[in-house]
Amino acid sequence: MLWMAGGAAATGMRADRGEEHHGGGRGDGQPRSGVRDRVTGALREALIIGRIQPGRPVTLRGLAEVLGTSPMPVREAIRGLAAEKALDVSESGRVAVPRMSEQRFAEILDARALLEPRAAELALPNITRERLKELKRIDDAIDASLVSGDVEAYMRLNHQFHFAIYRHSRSDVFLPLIESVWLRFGPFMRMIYGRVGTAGLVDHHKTALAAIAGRDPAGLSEAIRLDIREGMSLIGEALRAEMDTQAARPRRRS
Amino acid sequence: MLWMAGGAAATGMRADRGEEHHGGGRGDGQPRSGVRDRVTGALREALIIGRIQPGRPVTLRGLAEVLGTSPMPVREAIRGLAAEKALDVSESGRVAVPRMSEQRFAEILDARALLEPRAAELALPNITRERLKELKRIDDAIDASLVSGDVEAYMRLNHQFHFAIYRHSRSDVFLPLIESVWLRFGPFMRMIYGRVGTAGLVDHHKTALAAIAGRDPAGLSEAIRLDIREGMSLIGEALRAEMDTQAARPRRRS
DNA sequence: ATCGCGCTATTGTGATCACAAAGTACAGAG
DNA sequence: CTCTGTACTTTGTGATCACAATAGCGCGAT
Repeated sequence: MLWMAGGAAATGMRADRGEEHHGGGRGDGQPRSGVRDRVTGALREALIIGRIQPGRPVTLRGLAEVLGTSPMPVREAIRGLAAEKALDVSESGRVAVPRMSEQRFAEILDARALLEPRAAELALPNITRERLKELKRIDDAIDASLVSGDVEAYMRLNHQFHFAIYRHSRSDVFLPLIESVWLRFGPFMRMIYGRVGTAGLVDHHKTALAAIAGRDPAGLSEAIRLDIREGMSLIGEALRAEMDTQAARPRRRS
Repeated sequence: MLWMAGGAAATGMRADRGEEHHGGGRGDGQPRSGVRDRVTGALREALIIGRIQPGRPVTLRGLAEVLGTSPMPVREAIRGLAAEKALDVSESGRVAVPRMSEQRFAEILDARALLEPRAAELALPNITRERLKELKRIDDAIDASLVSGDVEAYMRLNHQFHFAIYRHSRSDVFLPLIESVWLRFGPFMRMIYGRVGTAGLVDHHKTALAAIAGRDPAGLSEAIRLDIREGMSLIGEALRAEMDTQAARPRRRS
């Protein structure tokens, strides 16, 4: 199938299910439950890292085979992601990774700029010195990924950095909303970075870290906001050209 | 089953499926596809109107029977709503309408106050004089529901009013986010209003309408923000008392 | 009367099947 | 070579089944 660039090994996906006949009979030593969650998790990560390209179809049986299950858990996982608009269901029912439009991208960044600074503010009181150290570790790893040009690592680490902050808001309202938005722009961002490279990329993580250390809510909020806007301005120029390319080329199969 | 107060007739739900044997064979004159969407729609409305009480379990087979289908479409519908956090899945897998906590409620209103004013601003340029008239109609109906004390009608009309505005933002980013939040506080709001009544309720719809007529983005934005905060302050006092009640009483069955 | 234990009914889960609709490829005609 | 119509393949959908886990209930002992 090969619908993801990194292959199955990178995500821990494996298709070693050995001909179950029917019913819930197991066979291997895998835990009984959690198949759907495993599928959902794999898809969410693939989307956030941007491992799947926009427009790429996601089929029930295809994914099921890659992950070594029946189409059933995949159906529920896909339905869940589709409800979050992380997957696009065409009128005929076919499922695919959503394509990006200029308007949609602008609105996504708009929503991010509204939600994420607030989440960071809520999180600030809960970020211990210990946690701050981990944030610094992640940010160092980001710098490393930027010099080495490893786009996939950058995507993963950047996500880790932001959510390592937001997570401490302990908000089951803001976190799902923000995650939903990240799921939607992951594949697009990855495509852009893959084209223009991450060389000229400037983030405001250092400013954010300083604000956290100084217990400065407004400063942290502003750093996050700038970080979001920055990502946009870098992409700005490549966006319109990308749109054209995306529209022109019908699609290429695996 | 009777898991919703209004009964099946109010939502157009009916259980008249006549013993299909197996496979996709139809039989009646119903449209082939869309069963899942019908289930999802029914559930979404029930949640937004608040017809289902927080904590009330939502079972696969139960809902399936009420809606006259197999458990399968219900599974997907529930999985979708669960992904939006509109339904709560316990660790054992049981599904129920989420209960509210004080913190969660505050965060929901916080998120609303961030997202909805922006959506209204985006919508403003697209609201024609024709559309404004319809908004006035809805607002009049709201006033009527307030004097008659019809809580369910108020819930439905208030939702209609807000989304009649936001819809014109034509944003497939903001609309889903806002809808997700409404799904979460619908059942709770309904419960509160059912207890304290809608008599002392003050909204800022008139101000919003005036701002729309005057093409005043900042005014509209502020009116929406006030409308949201207002709903909170009214509930504020009843909230803590409600929390206790909710925690004390284990649950009552149908 | 209250607490504890075991049984039973309920409920979600994963698998499989049959079917229809849509997409794709292929072959033949112009 | 291009266009078109047909046959085949792919894909989602709804239904049903077997099973395990769990929640709820009643029965019995103290």
